[in-house]
Amino acid sequence: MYTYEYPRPALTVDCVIFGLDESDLKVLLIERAHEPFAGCWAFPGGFVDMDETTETAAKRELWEETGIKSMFLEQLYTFSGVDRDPRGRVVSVAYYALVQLADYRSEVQASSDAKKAEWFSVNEMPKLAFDHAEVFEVAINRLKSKVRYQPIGFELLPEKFTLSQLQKLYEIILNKELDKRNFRKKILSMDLLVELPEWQKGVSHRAAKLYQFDKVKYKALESKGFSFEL
Amino acid sequence: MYTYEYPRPALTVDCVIFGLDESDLKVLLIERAHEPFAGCWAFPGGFVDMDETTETAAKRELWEETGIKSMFLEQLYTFSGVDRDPRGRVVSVAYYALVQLADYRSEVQASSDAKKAEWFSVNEMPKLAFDHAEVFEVAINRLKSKVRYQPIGFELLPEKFTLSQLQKLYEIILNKELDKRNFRKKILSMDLLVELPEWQKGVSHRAAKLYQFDKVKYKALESKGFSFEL
DNA sequence: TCAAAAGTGTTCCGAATACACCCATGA
DNA sequence: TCATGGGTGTATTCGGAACACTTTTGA
Repeated sequence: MYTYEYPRPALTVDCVIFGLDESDLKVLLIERAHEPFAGCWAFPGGFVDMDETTETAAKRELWEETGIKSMFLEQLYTFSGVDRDPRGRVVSVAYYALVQLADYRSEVQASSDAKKAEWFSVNEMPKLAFDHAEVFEVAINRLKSKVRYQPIGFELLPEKFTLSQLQKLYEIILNKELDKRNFRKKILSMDLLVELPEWQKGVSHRAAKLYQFDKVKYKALESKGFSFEL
Repeated sequence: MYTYEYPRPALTVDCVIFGLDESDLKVLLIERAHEPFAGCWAFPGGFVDMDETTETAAKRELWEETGIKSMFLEQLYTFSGVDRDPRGRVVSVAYYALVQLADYRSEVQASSDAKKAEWFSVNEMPKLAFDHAEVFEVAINRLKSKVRYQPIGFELLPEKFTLSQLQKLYEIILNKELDKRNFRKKILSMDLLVELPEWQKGVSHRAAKLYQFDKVKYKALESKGFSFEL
């Protein structure tokens, strides 16, 4: 037991994990095994230990609950509504993560305890536990705005990708069609993509060239005042 | 005394309060009266009560420590470094606020206990307590980027202002000179400023026309997809 | 009458947009 | 040979940037 002079809220983290499908932006949800909200879907998360930062806690929870190890992870917002958890005062620091769906699609189901993990399209979300509907709103808005002025979209794609995949990514996230020629002109003019001597395989049409995002070059340009914008 | 089955970090809020001078962006600091960091400067802040959100706590602390009542207030980031407070594990939710300096300039000194409050230019910051130097970095960067694509600059000006004041504001925050004619063209073309039938007073040169920001119109345009950008 | 800031238009350049056809591949 | 997506260039439009002089006011 731990005793304090003044009452303290419990501190948790929650993670909104985004992944990209051929045609959909998805998030990973956990079906809650216990009350409160048993049977409801929620974002993976849990309590913050005394010897870890909230970021470390978020990474740990992600690993424990979904088997996902390394990914783009960024603090989203801290939710502190007094009644957000029926068990008592719980303040939650929310994070959002971007992963390459293909890497985790099958693996995710297999992890830890009896809880079920499942990817849901952001357009077909089930009813969420706690204040997670609000968390989701903040997360999806953050992603939509951030993807336009920071090259984080690449985190959702495999390391080697085609320009069409990249364009599709933006079309899905921004929910808006883009012109193929203009898109290519723009993205290539930034000089952040490395053209690989490799081609797409196993498609029944002309194979597309593969590209890679040059993170090092981006960091260099960024520190010189360059700003990514799409 | 309050006891829990598992240990819990203490939860605090800290506030970075920005105000605008004739020629400088300033922040309000409190001189710490007690250890740790006695005599050091720090952002105003304090513990979160069990019946208040972190936002409510931030507003309360602001009121208690500085006499500032209503202002623009937005969550900044949550700092959870394990050793950020030598007294033990303390997680802090930081907020930043924008106020009209003129309203508080004299008043601020007068408030609450023995601690001294003082406005510092963001270019001449003293050594800060805890991890507040890091908090400050995040705050100033947030302000600089947010001021460009959201009309929050107005929160730093009196309700009625001249276009030159507004331009000066952007020049100070963005740290970059702007062209007078282009600035006016741009800002007026957004149709968010109301031209008042009033003029600047007590200046020894041609008096400037006064304008007011039309928040209602902005909200309307924003929901129609308009985005402020400077 | 001087100093100090207010106010005002036009030209130029670069970036964003709109737009349509041929190419390569596997089935 | 057909269906499918890959890959490419130009003309037009719009917004951003550069730029200098006259006006008003109080000291």
